[in-house]
Amino acid sequence: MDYATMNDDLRLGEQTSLVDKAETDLLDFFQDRQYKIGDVIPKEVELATQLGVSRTVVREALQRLRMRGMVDTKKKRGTVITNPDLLSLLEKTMYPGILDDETLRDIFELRMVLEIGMGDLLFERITQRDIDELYAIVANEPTNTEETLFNAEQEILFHGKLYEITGNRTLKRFQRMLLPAFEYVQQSGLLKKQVQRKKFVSHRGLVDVLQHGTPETFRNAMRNHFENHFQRLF
Amino acid sequence: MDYATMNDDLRLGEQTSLVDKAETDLLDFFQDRQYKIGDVIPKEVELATQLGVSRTVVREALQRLRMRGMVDTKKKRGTVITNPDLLSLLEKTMYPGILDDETLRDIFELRMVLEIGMGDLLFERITQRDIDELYAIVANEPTNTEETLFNAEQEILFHGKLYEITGNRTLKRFQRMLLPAFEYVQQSGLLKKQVQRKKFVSHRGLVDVLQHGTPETFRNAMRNHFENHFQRLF
DNA sequence: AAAGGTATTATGTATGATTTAATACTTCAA
DNA sequence: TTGAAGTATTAAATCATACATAATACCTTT
Repeated sequence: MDYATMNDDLRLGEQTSLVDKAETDLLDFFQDRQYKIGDVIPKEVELATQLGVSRTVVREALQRLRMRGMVDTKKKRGTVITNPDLLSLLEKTMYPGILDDETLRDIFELRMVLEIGMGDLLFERITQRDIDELYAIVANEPTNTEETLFNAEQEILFHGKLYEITGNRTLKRFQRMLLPAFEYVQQSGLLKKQVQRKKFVSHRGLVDVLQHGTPETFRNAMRNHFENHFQRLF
Repeated sequence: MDYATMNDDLRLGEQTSLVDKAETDLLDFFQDRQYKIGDVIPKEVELATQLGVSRTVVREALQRLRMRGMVDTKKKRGTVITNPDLLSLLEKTMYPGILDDETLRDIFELRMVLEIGMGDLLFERITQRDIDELYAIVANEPTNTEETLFNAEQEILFHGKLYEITGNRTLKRFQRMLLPAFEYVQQSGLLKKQVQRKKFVSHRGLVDVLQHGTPETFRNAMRNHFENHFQRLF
């Protein structure tokens, strides 16, 4: 590693390309000027001269910010700071087929961690109407819990509603993102075979807990609801 | 100047820049040819002619894939397919300064949800050595829990270790990502003032639970550990 | 003053030239 | 034969310039 030949202005951080540097420079630039959402940033040519690079580099750096939802650009209006959408791009990358097994397994666990841990949010924000809706959803479920062949549609409906009740939109979007991977894991031979179907808390049971229980009892119920998954995991 | 192809992608009035189109075209192209990780893709000029756009557009599209970790390019070797890294780009987007208040609040909640819900993973994978390490960490903490001025370093050390114990690398990386935003929220006037410092489970108390308790008792202990945060939230 | 046309402007796209770094190739000497 | 040094080649990285496009502002005409 010959540090002598490296340019002075990119010593810290081992950044290789000018675009990488321009990207962070732009973000620093925004932070320096305290840009708020909606503010317009200088034109591409100005930024190019400011950063001492060509417009091509600036554009490719902006392209990255653009795709992360950090800026939005219109034809003549220029480029404006926007509220970055954290998860939209994650969704794009979330082709379960190209994720490695470890990550898929991680996601499988992650979902259960989330749903067990969201008890307090649920009880703080749930309304009677929510509970009624949940009862309506589970009303259509087959009552015999034995051998309830995983019904994807029903799963999304019920658990999605839970995420919605938390009032946490980031959380909700996580679900939309994680669920496909979750289903993928279930079908692929990534986990142990189904050990033994023990009795576990049904969707309806969970709603009952939401109606009459506490965050603590909910967490335990949800943990139990996932019992089969946990068994296949450990 | 092929105007025919430009009108080809007029689907449902989306804002379709050529780069957007090129991006998905590239992904389709890779999928068609069944590219596996490590395969090299054609040169930029070839792709340009293939997709019927200029090299500029191809580069800006590749730039997006590159930053999502879906491809990696070296100088002479060309561009190769790589294993996408889900979270690296999220980390970059995580500039607390430009996230809106709702998202920041969401993240604040999200962290607590995660740590409350991770009880089962912890108990499944924790070793005595982990517990010893945790005791070593909390040994340095001031014993009087009263008015423990939030010590960022200590927080990261302790809670980071917990994430590590879960053995879930995706989860661990989430922490690295969420923590800055979490601290940011604590300092900004986004939450209610500190209501009243009630007694709550200390770090040491959590370790005791990990040593002698169960996933269930841990969840409750962690919930209690966050009591002050929850009070400021609701 | 309102309608409509024109000029201006900043991004979007295209093209070619130049630089850079990695790889392949060649040469020559031990 | 080996291997070390130097050269050529390749493809990406960067730069510079020109033109296209669409949105805005400006101006003219009635």
